[in-house]
Amino acid sequence: MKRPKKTRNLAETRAAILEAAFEEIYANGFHASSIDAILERTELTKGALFHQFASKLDLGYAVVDEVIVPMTLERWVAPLAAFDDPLEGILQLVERHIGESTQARLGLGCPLGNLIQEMSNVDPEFRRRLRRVIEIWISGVEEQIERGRASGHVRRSVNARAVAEYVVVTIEGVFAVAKGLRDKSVVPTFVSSMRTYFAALSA
Amino acid sequence: MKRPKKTRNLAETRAAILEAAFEEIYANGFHASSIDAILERTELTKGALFHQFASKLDLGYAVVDEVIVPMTLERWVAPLAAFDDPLEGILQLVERHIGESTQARLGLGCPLGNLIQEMSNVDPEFRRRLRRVIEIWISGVEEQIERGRASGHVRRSVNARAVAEYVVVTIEGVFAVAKGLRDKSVVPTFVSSMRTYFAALSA
DNA sequence: GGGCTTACATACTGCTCAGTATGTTGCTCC
DNA sequence: GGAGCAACATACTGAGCAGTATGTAAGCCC
Repeated sequence: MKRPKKTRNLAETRAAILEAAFEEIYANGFHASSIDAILERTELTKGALFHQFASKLDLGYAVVDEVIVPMTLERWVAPLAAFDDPLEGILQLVERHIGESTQARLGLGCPLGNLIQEMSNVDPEFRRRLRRVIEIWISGVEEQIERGRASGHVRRSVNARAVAEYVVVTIEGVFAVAKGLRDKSVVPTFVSSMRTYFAALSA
Repeated sequence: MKRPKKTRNLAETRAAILEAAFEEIYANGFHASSIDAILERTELTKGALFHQFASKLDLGYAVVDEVIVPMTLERWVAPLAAFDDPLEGILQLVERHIGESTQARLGLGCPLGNLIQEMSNVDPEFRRRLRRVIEIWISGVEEQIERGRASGHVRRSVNARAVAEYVVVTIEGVFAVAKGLRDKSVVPTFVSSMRTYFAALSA
């Protein structure tokens, strides 16, 4: 019999549940993640979870908004600001976040991509929020490429939005295929092909 | 009370179940596809299904081997033989199978990609078979690009295997993103970017 | 044409899991 | 310091679903 928490803290509890839910969902998908399994990753029980989240779906929405959005920005957008040439930055991020990832983690795929595949057609609200994440990601990359155009690293003739879309598309693709093949060997050749494409965009 | 079939035919029954299972799984994913829902698409019952397939997983394996493999070859590999320039063929297939697809169908994503996302980490045997499909697809594209090299449409310096991997990766990516955005508008810009990349490979 | 096997149909079981009803304890505020 | 509410804990319920046990009819063989 689990003893009630000595110290109560709504925000901390919420964060703990979100963290556990993200890990569980990332590993197993939304449907296969039972509430009980999520709670086993914490020191909490159903009372705590349903006190904060109206339903399992509601928890899922919160994972998208409060975990996946900031994670996406932190991993794939914010670091680009440090590069003079954003295209070079994108290549390095792919190498860092995919190429240097462990086989095990790579086998889990992309947290965003996984949820899109699983939930996009199941629940319209889920789709809305996932769509929003992609938009945020694409827009973030677009801004950086626009900056590269301004600074002269990227050709004036390129359409920043189109390139940003292509970048996100291909990153999701390499996540998906690497997950299916369970083999990182596609990553270096992928980076090399991406470099070929970027060369055609560089000033 | 459903009457037993007047005429029995093991092969036809198997084909009917596989067809129904594919459609259901394509639309809802493997886990969300209940046996009952699959059977509702047919005139059959559980007796017929479990007579042919030992388990739901076994049915899933058969869908991969007997539906998805031939479909992938028929849609993405075989038509390339009709093009003098395989790279041009690939672009046209993307336009045909994705660009000209209905919003509804596009929202369903790629049958192969969907299963990879959902099942790759759940069941090793599923992963083995899905991995095999990707390999078949990549090899098929590789062969065609190799042909393009021989016929002088593709630069001698290109690595056919690497390009084939990149092509499959990006096609899976555009399926995934289009599914998430539920918007075909990414397809034309994607094709355009792909054309830019291919231009760097053409002799 | 009768018997036997196989291709099905049907009713049932047991489990998993989201959600709920209800209980209990820490915290705050006066 | 105790009343009241919020933050949890726990036991239970009902639905959905894979799989099974068993029944029944069609088709082949002799």
